[in-house]
Amino acid sequence: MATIKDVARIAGVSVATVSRVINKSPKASKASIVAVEAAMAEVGYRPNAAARALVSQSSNIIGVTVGDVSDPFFGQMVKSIDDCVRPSGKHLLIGNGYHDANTEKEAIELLINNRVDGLVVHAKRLSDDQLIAFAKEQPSMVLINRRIDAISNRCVSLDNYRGAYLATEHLIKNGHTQIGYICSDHNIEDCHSRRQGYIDAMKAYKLDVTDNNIAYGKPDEEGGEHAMIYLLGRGLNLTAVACYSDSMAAGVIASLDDNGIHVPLTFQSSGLMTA
Amino acid sequence: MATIKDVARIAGVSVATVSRVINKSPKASKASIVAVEAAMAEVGYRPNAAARALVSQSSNIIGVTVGDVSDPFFGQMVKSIDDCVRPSGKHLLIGNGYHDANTEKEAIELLINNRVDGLVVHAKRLSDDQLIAFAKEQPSMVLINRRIDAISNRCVSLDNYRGAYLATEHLIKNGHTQIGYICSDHNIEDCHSRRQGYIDAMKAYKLDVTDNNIAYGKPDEEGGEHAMIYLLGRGLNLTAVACYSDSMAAGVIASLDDNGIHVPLTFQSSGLMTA
DNA sequence: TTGTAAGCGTTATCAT
DNA sequence: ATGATAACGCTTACAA
Repeated sequence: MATIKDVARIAGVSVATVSRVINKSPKASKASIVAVEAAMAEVGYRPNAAARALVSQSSNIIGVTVGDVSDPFFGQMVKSIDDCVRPSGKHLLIGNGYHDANTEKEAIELLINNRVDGLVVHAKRLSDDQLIAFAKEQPSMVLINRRIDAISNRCVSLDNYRGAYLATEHLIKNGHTQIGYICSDHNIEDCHSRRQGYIDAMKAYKLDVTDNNIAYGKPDEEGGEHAMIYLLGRGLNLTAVACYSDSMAAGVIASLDDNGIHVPLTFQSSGLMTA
Repeated sequence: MATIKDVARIAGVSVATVSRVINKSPKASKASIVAVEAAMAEVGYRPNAAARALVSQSSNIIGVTVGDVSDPFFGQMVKSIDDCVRPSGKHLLIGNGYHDANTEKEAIELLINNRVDGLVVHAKRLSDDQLIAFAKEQPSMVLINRRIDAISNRCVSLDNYRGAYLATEHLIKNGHTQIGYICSDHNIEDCHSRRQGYIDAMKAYKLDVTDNNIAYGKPDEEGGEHAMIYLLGRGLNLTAVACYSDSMAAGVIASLDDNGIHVPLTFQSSGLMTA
Protein backbone atom coordinates (compact mmCIF):
# COMPACT_ATOMS: atom_id res chain seq x y z
CA MET A 1 0.00 0.00 0.00
CA ALA A 2 1.27 3.42 -0.99
CA THR A 3 2.77 5.57 1.74
CA ILE A 4 3.22 9.25 2.14
CA LYS A 5 6.71 8.88 0.69
CA ASP A 6 5.39 7.48 -2.55
CA VAL A 7 2.99 10.35 -2.83
CA ALA A 8 5.79 12.83 -2.13
CA ARG A 9 8.01 11.33 -4.77
CA ILE A 10 5.32 11.30 -7.42
CA ALA A 11 4.16 14.80 -6.61
CA GLY A 12 7.74 16.00 -6.59
CA VAL A 13 7.54 17.48 -3.10
CA SER A 14 8.66 16.49 0.39
CA VAL A 15 6.68 14.34 2.76
CA ALA A 16 6.20 17.39 4.95
CA THR A 17 4.35 19.11 2.16
CA VAL A 18 2.20 16.08 1.53
CA SER A 19 1.34 15.93 5.21
CA ARG A 20 0.39 19.59 5.04
CA VAL A 21 -2.06 19.16 2.25
CA ILE A 22 -3.52 16.04 3.86
CA ASN A 23 -4.16 17.99 7.00
CA LYS A 24 -5.31 21.08 5.16
CA SER A 25 -2.59 23.23 6.64
CA PRO A 26 -2.93 26.84 5.44
CA LYS A 27 0.72 26.93 4.42
CA ALA A 28 0.61 24.90 1.25
CA SER A 29 0.71 26.50 -2.14
CA LYS A 30 -2.10 25.99 -4.57
CA ALA A 31 0.43 24.34 -6.84
CA SER A 32 1.51 21.70 -4.34
CA ILE A 33 -2.04 21.03 -3.32
CA VAL A 34 -2.90 20.20 -6.89
CA ALA A 35 0.20 18.09 -7.41
CA VAL A 36 -0.25 16.19 -4.18
CA GLU A 37 -3.91 15.52 -4.69
CA ALA A 38 -3.21 14.19 -8.14
CA ALA A 39 -0.50 11.92 -6.78
CA MET A 40 -2.74 10.68 -3.98
CA ALA A 41 -5.49 9.83 -6.42
CA GLU A 42 -3.03 8.12 -8.72
CA VAL A 43 -1.78 5.69 -6.12
CA GLY A 44 -4.99 5.46 -4.12
CA TYR A 45 -3.30 6.75 -1.03
CA ARG A 46 -4.78 5.95 2.37
CA PRO A 47 -3.23 7.55 5.43
CA ASN A 48 -2.13 4.87 7.88
CA ALA A 49 -4.20 5.29 11.01
CA ALA A 50 -1.70 3.43 13.16
CA ALA A 51 1.18 5.71 12.19
CA ARG A 52 -1.03 8.70 12.77
CA ALA A 53 -2.18 7.47 16.13
CA LEU A 54 1.38 6.76 17.12
CA VAL A 55 2.68 10.22 16.48
CA SER A 56 -0.42 12.17 17.38
CA GLN A 57 -1.06 10.13 20.50
CA SER A 58 -4.72 9.95 19.64
CA SER A 59 -6.57 7.18 17.93
CA ASN A 60 -9.78 9.08 17.28
CA ILE A 61 -11.51 6.00 18.55
CA ILE A 62 -13.98 5.61 21.36
CA GLY A 63 -14.13 2.17 22.87
CA VAL A 64 -17.34 0.56 24.00
CA THR A 65 -17.82 -2.73 25.73
CA VAL A 66 -21.23 -4.30 25.94
CA GLY A 67 -22.57 -7.63 27.02
CA ASP A 68 -23.47 -8.74 23.54
CA VAL A 69 -24.11 -6.61 20.48
CA SER A 70 -26.67 -9.05 19.27
CA ASP A 71 -28.87 -8.02 22.15
CA PRO A 72 -31.16 -5.23 20.93
CA PHE A 73 -30.67 -3.37 24.17
CA PHE A 74 -26.95 -3.07 23.59
CA GLY A 75 -27.44 -2.44 19.92
CA GLN A 76 -29.52 0.55 20.81
CA MET A 77 -26.97 1.68 23.36
CA VAL A 78 -24.12 1.43 20.90
CA LYS A 79 -26.08 3.37 18.37
CA SER A 80 -26.80 6.15 20.82
CA ILE A 81 -23.14 6.41 21.67
CA ASP A 82 -22.24 6.40 18.02
CA ASP A 83 -24.67 9.23 17.39
CA CYS A 84 -22.99 11.15 20.20
CA VAL A 85 -19.42 10.81 19.06
CA ARG A 86 -19.88 10.95 15.31
CA PRO A 87 -20.14 14.75 15.23
CA SER A 88 -16.67 15.01 16.76
CA GLY A 89 -15.25 12.74 14.11
CA LYS A 90 -14.63 9.89 16.51
CA HIS A 91 -15.38 6.29 15.70
CA LEU A 92 -16.36 3.29 17.75
CA LEU A 93 -14.45 0.15 18.61
CA ILE A 94 -16.81 -2.36 20.13
CA GLY A 95 -15.90 -5.16 22.45
CA ASN A 96 -18.23 -7.92 23.59
CA GLY A 97 -18.06 -9.06 27.17
CA TYR A 98 -20.34 -12.03 26.53
CA HIS A 99 -21.34 -11.99 30.17
CA ASP A 100 -18.03 -13.48 31.20
CA ALA A 101 -15.56 -11.82 33.55
CA ASN A 102 -12.49 -12.78 31.60
CA THR A 103 -13.93 -11.82 28.25
CA GLU A 104 -14.98 -8.50 29.69
CA LYS A 105 -11.46 -7.97 30.93
CA GLU A 106 -9.93 -8.81 27.58
CA ALA A 107 -12.31 -6.52 25.80
CA ILE A 108 -11.35 -3.60 28.00
CA GLU A 109 -7.66 -4.35 27.67
CA LEU A 110 -7.89 -4.50 23.91
CA LEU A 111 -9.44 -1.07 23.91
CA ILE A 112 -6.87 0.36 26.27
CA ASN A 113 -4.10 -1.07 24.15
CA ASN A 114 -5.60 0.69 21.21
CA ARG A 115 -5.32 3.91 23.17
CA VAL A 116 -8.94 4.82 22.72
CA ASP A 117 -9.74 8.45 23.36
CA GLY A 118 -12.73 7.47 25.42
CA LEU A 119 -13.98 4.28 26.97
CA VAL A 120 -17.56 3.38 27.76
CA VAL A 121 -17.80 0.19 29.74
CA HIS A 122 -20.81 -1.96 30.37
CA ALA A 123 -19.66 -4.87 32.49
CA LYS A 124 -21.73 -6.90 34.86
CA ARG A 125 -19.31 -9.69 35.70
CA LEU A 126 -16.06 -7.92 36.42
CA SER A 127 -15.43 -7.21 40.10
CA ASP A 128 -15.68 -3.74 41.54
CA ASP A 129 -11.97 -3.79 42.25
CA GLN A 130 -11.06 -4.65 38.70
CA LEU A 131 -13.27 -1.93 37.39
CA ILE A 132 -11.86 0.58 39.84
CA ALA A 133 -8.36 -0.35 38.72
CA PHE A 134 -9.29 0.13 35.07
CA ALA A 135 -10.95 3.43 35.81
CA LYS A 136 -7.82 4.64 37.54
CA GLU A 137 -5.69 3.54 34.65
CA GLN A 138 -7.93 5.06 32.00
CA PRO A 139 -9.02 8.56 32.98
CA SER A 140 -11.51 8.66 30.12
CA MET A 141 -13.33 5.55 31.25
CA VAL A 142 -16.96 5.70 32.17
CA LEU A 143 -19.08 2.93 33.61
CA ILE A 144 -22.58 2.51 32.33
CA ASN A 145 -25.58 1.00 34.07
CA ARG A 146 -23.63 0.14 37.20
CA ARG A 147 -22.75 2.11 40.30
CA ILE A 148 -19.53 1.72 42.24
CA ASP A 149 -19.18 4.16 45.08
CA ALA A 150 -15.40 4.49 44.86
CA ILE A 151 -15.74 5.83 41.33
CA SER A 152 -19.25 7.22 41.47
CA ASN A 153 -18.24 10.20 39.35
CA ARG A 154 -17.51 7.76 36.54
CA CYS A 155 -20.80 5.93 36.72
CA VAL A 156 -23.80 6.78 34.68
CA SER A 157 -27.01 4.90 35.12
CA LEU A 158 -30.69 5.51 35.07
CA ASP A 159 -33.19 4.77 37.77
CA ASN A 160 -35.87 3.69 35.35
CA TYR A 161 -38.40 2.85 37.98
CA ARG A 162 -37.99 6.07 39.88
CA GLY A 163 -38.08 8.21 36.75
CA ALA A 164 -41.37 6.76 35.62
CA TYR A 165 -42.78 6.94 39.12
CA LEU A 166 -41.89 10.60 39.45
CA ALA A 167 -43.26 11.49 36.07
CA THR A 168 -46.54 9.79 36.81
CA GLU A 169 -46.70 11.38 40.21
CA HIS A 170 -46.13 14.73 38.60
CA LEU A 171 -49.20 14.19 36.46
CA ILE A 172 -51.24 13.13 39.45
CA LYS A 173 -50.21 16.16 41.43
CA ASN A 174 -51.38 18.26 38.52
CA GLY A 175 -54.85 16.90 39.06
CA HIS A 176 -54.94 14.12 36.51
CA THR A 177 -56.64 10.89 37.46
CA GLN A 178 -57.15 9.23 34.08
CA ILE A 179 -53.59 8.60 33.02
CA GLY A 180 -52.44 6.29 30.27
CA TYR A 181 -49.04 4.84 29.67
CA ILE A 182 -47.23 4.48 26.37
CA CYS A 183 -44.83 1.59 26.70
CA SER A 184 -42.00 0.23 24.59
CA ASP A 185 -42.66 -3.27 23.30
CA HIS A 186 -39.04 -4.35 23.73
CA ASN A 187 -38.74 -7.11 26.21
CA ILE A 188 -35.97 -5.56 28.27
CA GLU A 189 -35.47 -4.53 31.84
CA ASP A 190 -35.83 -0.82 31.12
CA CYS A 191 -39.35 -1.29 29.82
CA HIS A 192 -40.46 -3.41 32.72
CA SER A 193 -39.09 -1.06 35.36
CA ARG A 194 -40.53 2.05 33.84
CA ARG A 195 -43.95 0.53 33.39
CA GLN A 196 -43.84 -0.67 36.97
CA GLY A 197 -42.94 2.84 38.11
CA TYR A 198 -46.06 4.12 36.39
CA ILE A 199 -48.22 1.37 37.84
CA ASP A 200 -46.94 1.81 41.37
CA ALA A 201 -47.39 5.55 41.28
CA MET A 202 -50.99 5.10 40.20
CA LYS A 203 -51.60 2.57 42.94
CA ALA A 204 -49.91 4.75 45.54
CA TYR A 205 -52.55 7.39 44.84
CA LYS A 206 -55.39 4.88 44.73
CA LEU A 207 -55.97 5.45 41.05
CA ASP A 208 -57.21 2.76 38.71
CA VAL A 209 -54.59 1.06 36.59
CA THR A 210 -55.65 -1.55 34.13
CA ASP A 211 -53.84 -3.07 31.18
CA ASN A 212 -56.35 -1.19 29.14
CA ASN A 213 -54.60 2.05 30.02
CA ILE A 214 -51.32 0.84 28.64
CA ALA A 215 -50.43 0.70 24.97
CA TYR A 216 -47.30 -0.68 23.39
CA GLY A 217 -45.20 0.25 20.42
CA LYS A 218 -41.66 0.31 19.10
CA PRO A 219 -39.54 2.71 21.17
CA ASP A 220 -39.45 5.39 18.54
CA GLU A 221 -41.62 8.18 17.21
CA GLU A 222 -43.56 5.93 14.90
CA GLY A 223 -44.15 3.45 17.71
CA GLY A 224 -45.38 6.21 19.99
CA GLU A 225 -47.77 7.38 17.35
CA HIS A 226 -49.18 3.93 16.77
CA ALA A 227 -49.50 3.21 20.46
CA MET A 228 -51.34 6.46 21.02
CA ILE A 229 -53.73 5.61 18.22
CA TYR A 230 -54.54 2.35 19.96
CA LEU A 231 -55.04 4.18 23.20
CA LEU A 232 -57.33 6.76 21.63
CA GLY A 233 -59.27 3.99 19.98
CA ARG A 234 -60.21 2.58 23.35
CA GLY A 235 -62.21 5.68 24.24
CA LEU A 236 -60.91 6.01 27.76
CA ASN A 237 -61.25 9.71 28.46
CA LEU A 238 -57.65 10.00 29.45
CA THR A 239 -56.44 13.46 30.34
CA ALA A 240 -52.77 12.60 30.35
CA VAL A 241 -50.28 9.96 29.30
CA ALA A 242 -46.83 9.11 30.54
CA CYS A 243 -44.40 7.85 27.94
CA TYR A 244 -41.53 5.46 27.83
CA SER A 245 -39.24 7.87 26.05
CA ASP A 246 -38.90 11.26 24.45
CA SER A 247 -39.16 9.82 20.99
CA MET A 248 -42.33 7.92 21.78
CA ALA A 249 -43.67 11.11 23.33
CA ALA A 250 -42.95 12.94 20.11
CA GLY A 251 -45.00 10.32 18.29
CA VAL A 252 -47.80 10.76 20.76
CA ILE A 253 -47.93 14.48 20.09
CA ALA A 254 -47.97 13.85 16.37
CA SER A 255 -50.78 11.42 16.81
CA LEU A 256 -52.81 13.87 18.87
CA ASP A 257 -52.23 16.62 16.35
CA ASP A 258 -53.46 14.35 13.60
CA ASN A 259 -56.62 13.81 15.53
CA GLY A 260 -57.12 17.52 16.06
CA ILE A 261 -56.53 17.23 19.76
CA HIS A 262 -55.11 20.29 21.39
CA VAL A 263 -52.22 19.55 23.72
CA PRO A 264 -52.37 22.19 26.43
CA LEU A 265 -49.22 21.23 28.26
CA THR A 266 -46.21 19.16 27.51
CA PHE A 267 -43.43 18.40 29.85
CA GLN A 268 -40.53 16.33 28.71
CA SER A 269 -37.73 15.10 30.85
CA SER A 270 -35.88 11.87 31.43
CA GLY A 271 -37.88 10.37 28.64
CA LEU A 272 -41.26 11.06 30.16
CA MET A 273 -43.93 13.51 29.29
CA THR A 274 -47.41 14.72 30.05
CA ALA A 275 -49.89 15.81 27.48
CA MET B 1 1.59 5.90 29.89
CA ALA B 2 4.60 3.65 30.38
CA THR B 3 6.42 2.49 27.28
CA ILE B 4 8.60 -0.45 26.56
CA LYS B 5 11.63 1.71 27.35
CA ASP B 6 10.43 2.35 30.87
CA VAL B 7 9.95 -1.32 31.41
CA ALA B 8 13.40 -2.05 30.02
CA ARG B 9 15.03 0.51 32.29
CA ILE B 10 13.27 -0.75 35.40
CA ALA B 11 13.93 -4.38 34.59
CA GLY B 12 17.54 -3.57 33.81
CA VAL B 13 17.44 -5.07 30.33
CA SER B 14 17.19 -3.81 26.78
CA VAL B 15 13.95 -3.08 24.97
CA ALA B 16 14.66 -6.04 22.74
CA THR B 17 14.56 -8.34 25.69
CA VAL B 18 11.35 -6.82 26.91
CA SER B 19 9.83 -7.29 23.50
CA ARG B 20 10.94 -10.89 23.60
CA VAL B 21 9.22 -11.69 26.82
CA ILE B 22 6.10 -9.83 25.73
CA ASN B 23 5.95 -11.95 22.63
CA LYS B 24 6.94 -15.10 24.44
CA SER B 25 10.00 -15.59 22.32
CA PRO B 26 11.82 -18.80 23.30
CA LYS B 27 15.11 -16.94 23.59
CA ALA B 28 14.63 -15.16 26.86
CA SER B 29 16.21 -16.33 30.06
CA LYS B 30 14.07 -17.25 33.01
CA ALA B 31 15.77 -14.44 34.86
CA SER B 32 14.83 -11.73 32.39
CA ILE B 33 11.31 -13.03 32.12
CA VAL B 34 10.86 -12.62 35.82
CA ALA B 35 12.47 -9.19 35.89
CA VAL B 36 10.49 -7.93 32.93
CA GLU B 37 7.18 -9.23 34.19
CA ALA B 38 7.77 -7.58 37.52
CA ALA B 39 8.62 -4.30 35.83
CA MET B 40 5.56 -4.51 33.60
CA ALA B 41 3.31 -5.09 36.55
CA GLU B 42 4.94 -2.27 38.47
CA VAL B 43 4.24 0.36 35.84
CA GLY B 44 1.04 -1.19 34.51
CA TYR B 45 2.51 -1.55 31.08
CA ARG B 46 0.18 -1.78 28.10
CA PRO B 47 1.69 -2.48 24.69
CA ASN B 48 0.73 0.25 22.26
CA ALA B 49 -1.39 -1.37 19.58
CA ALA B 50 -0.69 1.39 17.09
CA ALA B 51 3.05 1.00 17.34
CA ARG B 52 2.70 -2.71 17.06
CA ALA B 53 0.43 -2.50 14.06
CA LEU B 54 2.79 -0.07 12.42
CA VAL B 55 5.80 -2.30 12.60
CA SER B 56 4.07 -5.64 12.21
CA GLN B 57 1.85 -4.40 9.39
CA SER B 58 -1.09 -6.10 10.99
CA SER B 59 -3.74 -4.60 13.19
CA ASN B 60 -5.27 -7.84 14.36
CA ILE B 61 -8.57 -6.21 13.63
CA ILE B 62 -11.38 -7.34 11.39
CA GLY B 63 -13.60 -4.57 10.13
CA VAL B 64 -17.32 -4.96 9.75
CA THR B 65 -19.78 -2.49 8.34
CA VAL B 66 -23.47 -2.95 8.92
CA GLY B 67 -26.54 -0.87 8.32
CA ASP B 68 -27.16 -0.19 11.95
CA VAL B 69 -25.96 -2.17 14.98
CA SER B 70 -29.13 -1.34 16.80
CA ASP B 71 -31.00 -3.53 14.36
CA PRO B 72 -31.20 -7.03 15.83
CA PHE B 73 -30.46 -8.56 12.47
CA PHE B 74 -27.10 -6.84 12.30
CA GLY B 75 -26.46 -7.43 15.95
CA GLN B 76 -26.80 -11.12 15.31
CA MET B 77 -24.60 -10.90 12.27
CA VAL B 78 -21.88 -9.04 14.11
CA LYS B 79 -21.98 -11.58 16.87
CA SER B 80 -21.63 -14.46 14.46
CA ILE B 81 -18.63 -12.82 12.88
CA ASP B 82 -17.17 -12.14 16.26
CA ASP B 83 -17.56 -15.79 17.21
CA CYS B 84 -15.72 -16.69 14.02
CA VAL B 85 -12.71 -14.47 14.44
CA ARG B 86 -12.27 -14.61 18.20
CA PRO B 87 -10.49 -17.97 18.11
CA SER B 88 -7.77 -16.47 15.91
CA GLY B 89 -7.28 -13.64 18.35
CA LYS B 90 -8.73 -11.02 16.04
CA HIS B 91 -11.06 -8.33 17.18
CA LEU B 92 -13.86 -6.40 15.52
CA LEU B 93 -14.08 -2.78 14.48
CA ILE B 94 -17.63 -1.97 13.61
CA GLY B 95 -18.81 0.76 11.30
CA ASN B 96 -22.40 1.83 10.81
CA GLY B 97 -23.58 2.69 7.32
CA TYR B 98 -26.88 4.07 8.57
CA HIS B 99 -28.40 3.30 5.22
CA ASP B 100 -26.63 6.23 3.62
CA ALA B 101 -24.19 5.94 0.73
CA ASN B 102 -21.76 8.48 2.08
CA THR B 103 -21.77 7.11 5.60
CA GLU B 104 -21.20 3.66 4.21
CA LYS B 105 -18.25 4.97 2.26
CA GLU B 106 -16.78 6.69 5.28
CA ALA B 107 -17.18 3.60 7.39
CA ILE B 108 -15.30 1.48 4.87
CA GLU B 109 -12.57 4.07 4.50
CA LEU B 110 -12.09 4.29 8.24
CA LEU B 111 -11.59 0.58 8.35
CA ILE B 112 -9.18 0.55 5.45
CA ASN B 113 -7.21 3.35 7.05
CA ASN B 114 -6.93 1.25 10.13
CA ARG B 115 -5.42 -1.48 7.98
CA VAL B 116 -7.87 -4.10 9.11
CA ASP B 117 -6.77 -7.65 8.44
CA GLY B 118 -10.18 -8.50 7.07
CA LEU B 119 -13.21 -6.54 5.98
CA VAL B 120 -16.79 -7.69 5.98
CA VAL B 121 -19.04 -5.21 4.27
CA HIS B 122 -22.77 -4.99 4.36
CA ALA B 123 -23.76 -2.03 2.21
CA LYS B 124 -27.02 -1.52 0.43
CA ARG B 125 -26.63 2.06 -0.73
CA LEU B 126 -23.14 2.19 -2.18
CA SER B 127 -23.00 1.70 -5.94
CA ASP B 128 -21.68 -1.48 -7.49
CA ASP B 129 -18.77 0.47 -8.92
CA GLN B 130 -17.77 1.88 -5.58
CA LEU B 131 -17.91 -1.51 -4.01
CA ILE B 132 -15.92 -3.05 -6.82
CA ALA B 133 -13.27 -0.38 -6.38
CA PHE B 134 -13.07 -1.04 -2.65
CA ALA B 135 -12.86 -4.77 -3.21
CA LYS B 136 -9.98 -4.27 -5.61
CA GLU B 137 -8.21 -2.05 -3.14
CA GLN B 138 -8.75 -4.36 -0.19
CA PRO B 139 -8.04 -7.96 -1.11
CA SER B 140 -9.50 -9.16 2.16
CA MET B 141 -12.84 -7.53 1.60
CA VAL B 142 -15.97 -9.62 1.41
CA LEU B 143 -19.46 -8.45 0.59
CA ILE B 144 -22.32 -9.83 2.56
CA ASN B 145 -25.96 -10.19 1.54
CA ARG B 146 -25.40 -8.64 -1.85
CA ARG B 147 -24.26 -10.03 -5.15
CA ILE B 148 -22.17 -8.15 -7.67
CA ASP B 149 -21.19 -10.20 -10.67
CA ALA B 150 -17.83 -8.53 -11.24
CA ILE B 151 -16.71 -9.63 -7.79
CA SER B 152 -18.93 -12.65 -7.29
CA ASN B 153 -16.12 -14.54 -5.59
CA ARG B 154 -16.23 -11.90 -2.85
CA CYS B 155 -19.96 -12.08 -2.27
CA VAL B 156 -21.63 -14.24 0.28
CA SER B 157 -25.36 -14.31 0.62
CA LEU B 158 -28.14 -16.69 1.42
CA ASP B 159 -31.17 -17.51 -0.63
CA ASN B 160 -33.46 -17.75 2.35
CA TYR B 161 -36.56 -18.47 0.38
CA ARG B 162 -35.00 -21.19 -1.71
CA GLY B 163 -33.35 -22.87 1.25
CA ALA B 164 -36.61 -23.19 3.12
CA TYR B 165 -38.42 -24.28 0.01
CA LEU B 166 -35.90 -27.02 -0.69
CA ALA B 167 -35.90 -28.25 2.87
CA THR B 168 -39.66 -28.47 2.92
CA GLU B 169 -39.70 -30.14 -0.44
CA HIS B 170 -37.22 -32.66 0.86
CA LEU B 171 -39.64 -33.58 3.62
CA ILE B 172 -42.50 -33.87 1.21
CA LYS B 173 -40.52 -36.10 -1.10
CA ASN B 174 -39.85 -38.31 1.88
CA GLY B 175 -43.55 -38.89 2.16
CA HIS B 176 -44.51 -36.39 4.80
CA THR B 177 -47.75 -34.52 4.39
CA GLN B 178 -48.32 -33.11 7.86
CA ILE B 179 -45.42 -30.72 8.16
CA GLY B 180 -45.06 -27.96 10.73
CA TYR B 181 -42.79 -24.97 10.65
CA ILE B 182 -40.77 -23.54 13.51
CA CYS B 183 -40.27 -19.86 12.80
CA SER B 184 -38.16 -17.12 14.34
CA ASP B 185 -40.22 -14.36 15.89
CA HIS B 186 -37.83 -11.63 14.77
CA ASN B 187 -39.50 -9.28 12.40
CA ILE B 188 -36.82 -9.38 9.74
CA GLU B 189 -36.60 -10.23 6.10
CA ASP B 190 -34.88 -13.57 6.70
CA CYS B 191 -37.79 -14.86 8.74
CA HIS B 192 -40.38 -13.78 6.24
CA SER B 193 -38.60 -15.29 3.26
CA ARG B 194 -37.92 -18.60 4.92
CA ARG B 195 -41.46 -18.97 6.15
CA GLN B 196 -42.69 -18.10 2.69
CA GLY B 197 -40.43 -20.75 1.22
CA TYR B 198 -42.04 -23.31 3.49
CA ILE B 199 -45.53 -22.12 2.66
CA ASP B 200 -44.95 -22.08 -1.06
CA ALA B 201 -43.44 -25.56 -1.07
CA MET B 202 -46.48 -26.88 0.78
CA LYS B 203 -48.81 -25.18 -1.65
CA ALA B 204 -46.85 -26.42 -4.65
CA TYR B 205 -47.58 -29.95 -3.52
CA LYS B 206 -51.19 -29.18 -2.70
CA LEU B 207 -50.65 -29.72 0.99
CA ASP B 208 -52.56 -27.87 3.64
CA VAL B 209 -50.78 -24.94 5.24
CA THR B 210 -52.46 -23.04 7.98
CA ASP B 211 -51.13 -20.63 10.56
CA ASN B 212 -51.86 -23.40 12.99
CA ASN B 213 -48.95 -25.37 11.61
CA ILE B 214 -46.50 -22.59 12.32
CA ALA B 215 -45.07 -21.77 15.73
CA TYR B 216 -42.82 -18.89 16.66
CA GLY B 217 -39.97 -18.46 19.09
CA LYS B 218 -36.71 -16.64 19.61
CA PRO B 219 -34.15 -17.78 17.02
CA ASP B 220 -32.17 -19.87 19.46
CA GLU B 221 -32.32 -23.25 21.10
CA GLU B 222 -34.62 -22.13 23.85
CA GLY B 223 -36.92 -20.49 21.34
CA GLY B 224 -37.02 -23.65 19.27
CA GLU B 225 -37.89 -25.68 22.30
CA HIS B 226 -40.72 -23.36 23.31
CA ALA B 227 -42.10 -23.16 19.81
CA MET B 228 -42.12 -26.93 19.52
CA ILE B 229 -43.98 -27.20 22.78
CA TYR B 230 -46.66 -24.91 21.40
CA LEU B 231 -46.83 -26.95 18.27
CA LEU B 232 -47.13 -30.22 20.18
CA GLY B 233 -49.83 -28.68 22.32
CA ARG B 234 -52.01 -28.18 19.29
CA GLY B 235 -52.32 -31.93 18.69
CA LEU B 236 -51.78 -31.78 14.97
CA ASN B 237 -50.35 -35.21 14.19
CA LEU B 238 -47.39 -33.70 12.45
CA THR B 239 -44.79 -36.14 11.17
CA ALA B 240 -42.15 -33.56 10.40
CA VAL B 241 -41.20 -29.97 11.03
CA ALA B 242 -38.97 -27.61 9.13
CA CYS B 243 -37.02 -25.10 11.22
CA TYR B 244 -35.79 -21.61 10.81
CA SER B 245 -32.27 -22.42 11.96
CA ASP B 246 -29.96 -25.07 13.31
CA SER B 247 -30.19 -23.70 16.80
CA MET B 248 -33.97 -23.73 16.79
CA ALA B 249 -33.82 -27.26 15.41
CA ALA B 250 -31.62 -28.25 18.33
CA GLY B 251 -34.28 -26.89 20.64
CA VAL B 252 -36.92 -28.84 18.81
CA ILE B 253 -35.02 -32.05 19.33
CA ALA B 254 -34.60 -31.29 23.00
CA SER B 255 -38.29 -30.63 23.27
CA LEU B 256 -39.18 -33.91 21.57
CA ASP B 257 -36.80 -35.81 23.79
CA ASP B 258 -38.40 -34.27 26.84
CA ASN B 259 -41.73 -35.55 25.62
CA GLY B 260 -40.40 -39.02 25.06
CA ILE B 261 -40.81 -38.74 21.34
CA HIS B 262 -38.40 -40.73 19.29
CA VAL B 263 -36.81 -38.82 16.45
CA PRO B 264 -36.17 -41.35 13.71
CA LEU B 265 -34.35 -39.12 11.32
CA THR B 266 -32.71 -35.76 11.52
CA PHE B 267 -31.28 -33.87 8.65
CA GLN B 268 -29.66 -30.55 9.23
CA SER B 269 -28.37 -28.20 6.61
CA SER B 270 -28.59 -24.52 5.82
CA GLY B 271 -30.46 -24.03 9.01
CA LEU B 272 -33.22 -26.45 8.17
CA MET B 273 -34.05 -29.85 9.46
CA THR B 274 -36.51 -32.67 9.44
CA ALA B 275 -37.50 -34.72 12.40
C1' DT C 1 20.94 -15.12 25.77
C1' DT C 2 21.43 -10.31 25.05
C1' DG C 3 21.96 -5.54 23.12
C1' DT C 4 22.31 -2.13 19.20
C1' DA C 5 20.05 -0.06 15.74
C1' DA C 6 17.19 0.26 11.62
C1' DG C 7 12.72 0.93 10.20
C1' DC C 8 7.35 0.91 10.17
C1' DG C 9 4.29 5.82 8.30
C1' DT C 10 3.13 9.74 10.19
C1' DT C 11 3.47 14.70 12.31
C1' DA C 12 5.79 18.74 13.75
C1' DT C 13 9.90 21.54 14.67
C1' DC C 14 13.20 24.11 12.82
C1' DA C 15 15.74 26.07 9.29
C1' DT C 16 15.76 28.07 4.96
C1' DA D 1 5.97 27.97 1.26
C1' DT D 2 9.09 24.16 1.66
C1' DG D 3 12.36 20.49 3.06
C1' DA D 4 15.30 17.78 6.52
C1' DT D 5 14.80 15.43 10.33
C1' DA D 6 13.60 13.89 15.03
C1' DA D 7 10.22 11.55 17.34
C1' DC D 8 6.11 8.40 18.40
C1' DG D 9 6.55 2.84 20.57
C1' DC D 10 7.44 -1.19 18.89
C1' DT D 11 9.71 -5.56 16.32
C1' DT D 12 13.47 -7.74 14.37
C1' DA D 13 17.72 -8.59 11.94
C1' DC D 14 22.40 -8.57 13.05
C1' DA D 15 26.32 -8.64 16.18
C1' DA D 16 28.30 -9.89 20.17
